[in-house]
Amino acid sequence: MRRRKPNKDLSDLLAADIRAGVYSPGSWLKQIDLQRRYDASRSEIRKSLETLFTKRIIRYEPNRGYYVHREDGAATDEIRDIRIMLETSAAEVMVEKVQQDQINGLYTLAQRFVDQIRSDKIMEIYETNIAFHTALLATSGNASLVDLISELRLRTPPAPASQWSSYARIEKSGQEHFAMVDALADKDAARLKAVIRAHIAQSDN
Amino acid sequence: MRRRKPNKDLSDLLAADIRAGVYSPGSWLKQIDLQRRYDASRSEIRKSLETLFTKRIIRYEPNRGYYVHREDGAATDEIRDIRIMLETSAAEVMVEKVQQDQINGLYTLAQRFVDQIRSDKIMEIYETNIAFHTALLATSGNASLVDLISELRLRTPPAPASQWSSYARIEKSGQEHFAMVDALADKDAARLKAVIRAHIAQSDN
DNA sequence: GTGCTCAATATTGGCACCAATTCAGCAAAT
DNA sequence: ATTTGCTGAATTGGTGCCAATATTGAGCAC
Repeated sequence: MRRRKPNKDLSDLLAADIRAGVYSPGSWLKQIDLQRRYDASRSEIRKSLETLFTKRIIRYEPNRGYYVHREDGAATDEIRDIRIMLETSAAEVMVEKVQQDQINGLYTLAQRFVDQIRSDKIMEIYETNIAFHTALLATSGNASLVDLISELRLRTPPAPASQWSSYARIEKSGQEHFAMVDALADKDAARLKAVIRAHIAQSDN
Repeated sequence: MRRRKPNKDLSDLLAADIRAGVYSPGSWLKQIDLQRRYDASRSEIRKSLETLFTKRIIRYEPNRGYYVHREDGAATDEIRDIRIMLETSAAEVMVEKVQQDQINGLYTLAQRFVDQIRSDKIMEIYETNIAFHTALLATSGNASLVDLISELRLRTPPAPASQWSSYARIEKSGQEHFAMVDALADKDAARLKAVIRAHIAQSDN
């Protein structure tokens, strides 16, 4: 039985486990099992399941329970298109509002990402990637946007870092990160948009 | 005590009541009161409250409960900007994918809206407005996008139809609806974007 | 009157149990 | 062999109760 850190929200933990593939797609999330696994109360479990259902990370059928979403290609594409719309639109705001210290921070994160590629700590690479994209979006000054994209990212198929397509693709991602920061520093919205679109369309990140 | 239709989801009903101003901003949503008012079980209430919290329609403090969100001007502006990003981006897809029968349907809805302006059934006008915008977005072919915007609309301050700014503004909205359909029929993405941006920026809809 | 302590009160959150529902397996009938 | 119907098991969802927590108000010292 895994003990859970008191501060960490249970629904986040559950979402991370789903994303990590602990529960196979289509399998039922039985409340009793979860209760034991996370050492949580029944109400906590019910609450977390309802949260994840509202966030569309899992599905629900009355009197049957919650189960892990079977990947739906069409919906995944739609979410990806939405992210492209949002992040390319945000690019215009970003070039206007970005501050020099934010650009410096982004360079740092982009560099950390490429530095980590050689190590095979996939989870760390994944997290640095997220951190980069979050910091990039934050330069738009729209906190709600940052939150929204984070949620959308979780709706995406549960098979992220664990099976990143290829080493070459990760390298390319690293380069694209730098390309984004460069375009941002040059305040070249069109170029930034183009890079972001291509980057998300690959949909590894 | 209000009885609830079995088919209607309780959280939607609650959200509608919050939006309609049944609960004043900042007031606590006491579980016992809700239980009585909606003739629901305690678990149903807890579930719905958690749903609305996840959707950011209400707030929550542990051991204190859920309460109606006090309007936050900054966040409202951010959501509005996000909607502008999404709906103007979608405009490009819309002009590509729209079908003739959808254009006809949009004209019908736009006409219904202006027809209803004279009647003072504000709730119906509000619903027609929503129906129009939903149908407009649907022409993008992205169902997830339609859902997402619906959710974003609910996050917006709880004071919508009940106090629509002015009669003149509603008339203007009606005209803008037609302008949108015209631009869409002409497949003029730039014009469509401009109208949508102006329309949402007024943020009455 | 002001500030402090402490008890009374109200509300949420957790728990154990029970009812309701669904499902799998199996047997009987066609 | 397929269908139908039944029964038992597993699971969710509802209920009542109680503990934990927060709020309120009264009493009291100063």
